[in-house]
Amino acid sequence: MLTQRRADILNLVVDEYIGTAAPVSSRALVDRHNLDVSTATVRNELAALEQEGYITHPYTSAGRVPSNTGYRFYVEQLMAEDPVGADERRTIEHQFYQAPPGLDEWLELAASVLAAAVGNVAVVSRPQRPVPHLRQAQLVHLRPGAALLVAVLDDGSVQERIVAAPESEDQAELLTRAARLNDRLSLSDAERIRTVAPQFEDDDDRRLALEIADLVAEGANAAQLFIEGIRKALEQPEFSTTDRMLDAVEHLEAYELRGALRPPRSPDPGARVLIGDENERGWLHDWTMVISAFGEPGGAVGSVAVLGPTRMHYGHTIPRVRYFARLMTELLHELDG
Amino acid sequence: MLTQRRADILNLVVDEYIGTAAPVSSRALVDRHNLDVSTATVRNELAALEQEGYITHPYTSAGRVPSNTGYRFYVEQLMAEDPVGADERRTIEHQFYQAPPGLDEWLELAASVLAAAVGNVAVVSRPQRPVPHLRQAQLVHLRPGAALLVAVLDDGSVQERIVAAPESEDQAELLTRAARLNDRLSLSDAERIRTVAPQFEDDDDRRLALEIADLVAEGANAAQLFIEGIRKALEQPEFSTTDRMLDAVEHLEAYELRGALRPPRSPDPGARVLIGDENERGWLHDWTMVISAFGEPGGAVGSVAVLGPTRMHYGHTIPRVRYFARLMTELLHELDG
DNA sequence: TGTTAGCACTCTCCCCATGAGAGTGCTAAT
DNA sequence: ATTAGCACTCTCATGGGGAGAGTGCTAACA
Repeated sequence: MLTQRRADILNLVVDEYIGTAAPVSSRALVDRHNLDVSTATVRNELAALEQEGYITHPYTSAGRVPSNTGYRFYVEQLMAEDPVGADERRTIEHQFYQAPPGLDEWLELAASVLAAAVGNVAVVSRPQRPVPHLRQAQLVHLRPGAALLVAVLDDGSVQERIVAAPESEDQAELLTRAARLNDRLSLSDAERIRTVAPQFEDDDDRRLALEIADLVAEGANAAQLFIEGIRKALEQPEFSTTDRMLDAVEHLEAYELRGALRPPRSPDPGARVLIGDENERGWLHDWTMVISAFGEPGGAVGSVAVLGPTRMHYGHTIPRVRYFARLMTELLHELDG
Repeated sequence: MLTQRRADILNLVVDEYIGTAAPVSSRALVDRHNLDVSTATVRNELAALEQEGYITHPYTSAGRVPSNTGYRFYVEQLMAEDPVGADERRTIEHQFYQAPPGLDEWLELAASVLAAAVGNVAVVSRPQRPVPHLRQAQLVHLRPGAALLVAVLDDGSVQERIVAAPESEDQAELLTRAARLNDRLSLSDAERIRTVAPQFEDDDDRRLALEIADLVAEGANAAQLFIEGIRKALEQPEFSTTDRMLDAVEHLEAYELRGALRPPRSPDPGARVLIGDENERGWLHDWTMVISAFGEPGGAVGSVAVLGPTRMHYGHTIPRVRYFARLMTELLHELDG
């Protein structure tokens, strides 16, 4: 366990490093926070903290830099949170009530406002149910023999696909067919649809039911992501060389992020913080991810996350991620009436 | 007008510069293309070409670099095209028949294969009609008083929105209502819908018709874009400093590119080449855009484009953009039966 | 025993001089 | 018109200092 003074000093080191991105010296600590001990004493404490693994040295005579262990301790024990003030809240919420209402619009706005608030990459995922069910299917006549199959799922997402349809049927007949399918399949998940489909008498109904099952299953995989703030994040000194920047650009794409976000089962009152290699993905080892979930427990659930270098304004970021998750839950509620 | 020899030399300068990204010296030209004149003669010709504005000098004693005028002349008169060979064609087309069929899948695949083929950013837009018409609308019951309105347009795109619905109506009643709306509105464009809506007797029908008109109008604006190859493009020496890279990253987003692509009226057998400031957008002044359109004349039309530094393998890129546009036209045809 | 002053030592980083090399432009000869 | 020759220019890589920042250690001190 750390002595009080050591903890205090660690706190200052992390704060200072987060602010300046430069290794922190004993002098800087004493001067800028008018400690009533000498730099030599601070140096002794720093050596001890290094011994215990909370900070490191880039080289012999540079200042100290927090290690991942240091950040972890900081986040759990030391950090002073910078809560979202009433004014800030008002400004943000105002933007949502100004914006055209609609889930996608709000999700995108959330990503963009959050990114601006924390100066890092913000990612918001469209809420999904772990196992989506069909709400309604529709067949739109395209030409003889082909139709557009549109499936609306119970998390509000819409999936579509062009399918073969009986040559002879016109739109009216397709409507009847769709009605018949809806009667039997509505509110089922993909698995159930696949089970009941073989029992249908009509060949085409059977085939279409399986297509519908595919669409429902697809709905479970590809959560739409809204990603904002890449530019701002890349301006940070961590990405000052082109190869680091290239690496970042390569990974900050929906395809990669979807894997890193992995949908939580239920909304989360807090925010998880994954520092450096606490994250499984290799490319995130220099990153920190702050992530929280929103939505109805047992209903559709989405994620709000911030990605940035491990040197991140934790005290600022964490409350904001939490706040946005809560805000999105409320907005979702509002959409659901 | 350029003498033959000058044109030849300009051709070599551009080829060389495209290949090496380094200013081209008289020596390099003579040695690597065994010209039967001396470097001094070449230097005289280079001076003349510079005089006429086709090439420049970064500084007194560096080699020559093509100007935008030089590139333009090269593209129009000099460039040797590197046609898409039968093998390459086969390999590419194979990938499309391997992939799960579907417009979006194919568009994405096209962007990604094209990007790989030219080593630059490829952008493919989802085809749209200049003025989309409603094919069919659907109302999906969400809860008393609210429904999801889904509109399928005649370019195959699907737009959705949550709307207010009469409190008392269940799904069956909404179906009747949707059928009634479809009877009257199907195959109309947004403007026509807005004209006929006020004549409806039923209040809710009137309101919903206007919502449908909105959806149809939205369909005309936001063409979905598939963007690939950013990472590869950024590896080029043009982006070797972080600020250039940042600028590029900032602009290579769907929002910005949509503006730059501006949908063409009809498909285009060739490919337009916009070099540097031939493009209106300021941020594209160091870029070249090769763009072609695909789809049915009078039908839905999309774009295939490649974006890269003005120093681009024109002879390689242009035929490939043309080829992909043609290929997408064919695939679209296939989807349409 | 904890704290502090003092100092040697280490490592980085910036600056600058330097020289090689690449390439041009010009002149005079062919 | 072409070419050889050469002076001149500009870049770029290299390496040597030197300043500066900061530590670690030792010895003195409260």
